[in-house]
Amino acid sequence: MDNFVMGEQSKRSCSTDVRRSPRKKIKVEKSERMKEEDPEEEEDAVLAEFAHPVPWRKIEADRLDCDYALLFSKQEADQLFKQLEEEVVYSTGEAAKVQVFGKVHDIPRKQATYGDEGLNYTYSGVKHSARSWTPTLEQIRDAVTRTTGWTFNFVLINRYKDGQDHIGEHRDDERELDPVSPIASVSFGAARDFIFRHRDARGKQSGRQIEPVKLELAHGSLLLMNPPTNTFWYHSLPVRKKVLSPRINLTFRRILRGSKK
DNA sequence: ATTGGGACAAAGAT
DNA sequence: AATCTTTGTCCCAA
Repeated sequence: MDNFVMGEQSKRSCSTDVRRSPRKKIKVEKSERMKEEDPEEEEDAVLAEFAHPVPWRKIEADRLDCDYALLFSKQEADQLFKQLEEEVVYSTGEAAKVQVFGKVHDIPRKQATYGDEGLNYTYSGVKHSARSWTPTLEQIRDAVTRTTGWTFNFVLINRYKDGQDHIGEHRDDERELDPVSPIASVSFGAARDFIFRHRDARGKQSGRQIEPVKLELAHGSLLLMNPPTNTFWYHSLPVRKKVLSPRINLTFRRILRGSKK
């Protein structure tokens, strides 16, 4: 368990300060933001749902700012997981492979992209066109918006069939991501370890020593990664051989329209 | 810069 | 206690 952020906190990860976060703050940021940028959203309806508070856990380190909560009950999460397993259409062919140093690999997971009409998202050199939202995805997206106040126009779905499936260290630093918006990561199925590492703490004894921040992402959980976390911290989902069942992760994002480069 | 995998070391399990 | 398994770190491949 070590310095994992869950249940009782270990004192060894002194860089990981965990405590309750006041949700008022999020609410305020939200209402201001929506007035200027999302005029068509019914903000009243959104704010009304704030009457349903969720106990947040604040996860902080140097330039890392996340909020973690259980968004769905076991029963809700079970149902949503099942629906996702039935509905989500994953990429195949080119989009399911990655080329590194001239070699082509199958990515060790399955991926899908959904979002508003006409949205594209390019990462790892591959352009993905968003499929239209499904009712289940809209339901989850709206639940995230109700509890966070943030709206999203895109979701990247990763399915890890078991503990062998994983994703290497990376940042979500694509240029078309709205820099002021958090990324909301919702998890269903098998709980998996999730590890942040500061960009200056990678490689051999480079720079200062900064402890990694490790958490476990539970069934039905939501992890909000707030700016500037993604600028300074890489994250990964490492192999866990003991995990025998699948996990589906949805990362809701805000993609900038049109204006690029 | 970027990703996955191999060699090896360290830690964990039985 | 010893050995096997799993996890962590470093390094390499166009």
